[in-house]
Amino acid sequence: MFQKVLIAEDYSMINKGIEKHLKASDVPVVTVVEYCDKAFQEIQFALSQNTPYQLLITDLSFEEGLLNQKLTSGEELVAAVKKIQPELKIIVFTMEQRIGKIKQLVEVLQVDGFILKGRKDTYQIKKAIDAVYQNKNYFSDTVMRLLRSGDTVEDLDEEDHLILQFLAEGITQKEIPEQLEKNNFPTYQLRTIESRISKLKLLFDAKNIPNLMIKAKDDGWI
Amino acid sequence: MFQKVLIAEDYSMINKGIEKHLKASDVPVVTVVEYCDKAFQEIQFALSQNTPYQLLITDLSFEEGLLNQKLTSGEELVAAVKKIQPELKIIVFTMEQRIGKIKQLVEVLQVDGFILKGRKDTYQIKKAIDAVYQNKNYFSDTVMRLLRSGDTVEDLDEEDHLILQFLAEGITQKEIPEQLEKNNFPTYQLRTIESRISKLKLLFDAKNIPNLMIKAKDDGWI
DNA sequence: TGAACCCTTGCGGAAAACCGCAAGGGTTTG
DNA sequence: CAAACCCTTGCGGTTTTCCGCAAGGGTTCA
Repeated sequence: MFQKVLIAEDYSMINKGIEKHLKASDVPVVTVVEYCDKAFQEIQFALSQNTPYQLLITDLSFEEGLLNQKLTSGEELVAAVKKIQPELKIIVFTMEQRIGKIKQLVEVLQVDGFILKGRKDTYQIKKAIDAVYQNKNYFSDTVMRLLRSGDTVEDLDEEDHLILQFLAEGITQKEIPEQLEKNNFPTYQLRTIESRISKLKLLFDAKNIPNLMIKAKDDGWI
Repeated sequence: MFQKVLIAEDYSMINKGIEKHLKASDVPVVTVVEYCDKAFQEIQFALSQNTPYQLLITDLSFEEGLLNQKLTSGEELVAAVKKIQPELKIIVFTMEQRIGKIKQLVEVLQVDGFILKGRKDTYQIKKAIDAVYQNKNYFSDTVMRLLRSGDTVEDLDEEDHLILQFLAEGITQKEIPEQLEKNNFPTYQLRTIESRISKLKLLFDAKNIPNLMIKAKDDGWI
């Protein structure tokens, strides 16, 4: 079994549960951190001491706590960790039901396991740890279903993503070109923004912008 | 200390955590259920056997599992339970950050404790149980803040609520009068809908409808 | 009862969103 | 290389949203 595991999870009721579970599975070193930055530092430090972690179990969303956090979400943590220790096994354990994020994590960041918090999560986390220890992947049924069904909303580039967020903040289409420029993007004209929003509506199957906001938010883009 | 406690919580990692906590506090009877209906039945049964529960710790939102559930949310469970056993102590333990629901539960349904899942929840649940056992209330800081700050979004009547939902579905302002009529509401004119939406924007401090959608959804109205 | 208040509604005009058409430029692919 | 394709953009016009002003009706309260 794994010898050294790191848990990044800010809900103490949950991280206590996982911790207990791992200890019961005879994992000698289980560390719990409640912030992404701490998780990264911990992994980095262990690596520098030649006592690297073998498994990271992380949530996706963390509540804001300390100021000046560099990493604020599990996605960022995973991306950062992959750079310094690519072979580290990673299991995501979250309540996100957001198709976009799940797809990105599984396909781009190549996490080894992905389970959703729920009725059977204690059982599933056990299965996931066992599978990952044997160099296999483990994705819970719900995750598999979301991955398969989520073939629609795919190719949002950063501009699209920002446009959604600007709209969510109450910025009008007309103001979006300047806002994009402020964020170091090329200068787009209003008509282009209109076209992009049109496409976003098609992509999300939304009737108008208010409807688009709801659907994009449901899928975790906002 | 309490002798008999019921936990209604469908996330097994969390309910295991609370259960363990209560056992450690020498509560002899701790029952865990994962569905609202089961919680209600359990309370009803215990009452009929003259061995009533003394404390209910419940989540607000439950994932759908079994079909034909009568009660599907913690709010409904609390309301139903209050009717058959008004003196039962109730602590809500949830991740809802929705002002509307918190206010309703605290002020209308008069729950005894309310804490949000988070970094300090194991500590807070202990405090809450102790306080409630001494016939006091316990509301976590965040809840208190939400209660105080939530003095704005108050008087949404059913029309307002429906208008928000119609907009979220992509129905235009112009179509709303007929939609309201279909739902057995009085016939409003377009100008009235406009006025109401204007007020909603003021209430939620939203710049326009897309922005309103996001804020209303964040607060649980959509 | 009358002043104050709020909700509804109409009118009219400004602003924003929406969208078809088509041209120009860049990339892909056979 | 040329056809096919996609993205960007302008133009022009329609639809929808937004909002100030003001009138009418209902309720509350001193």
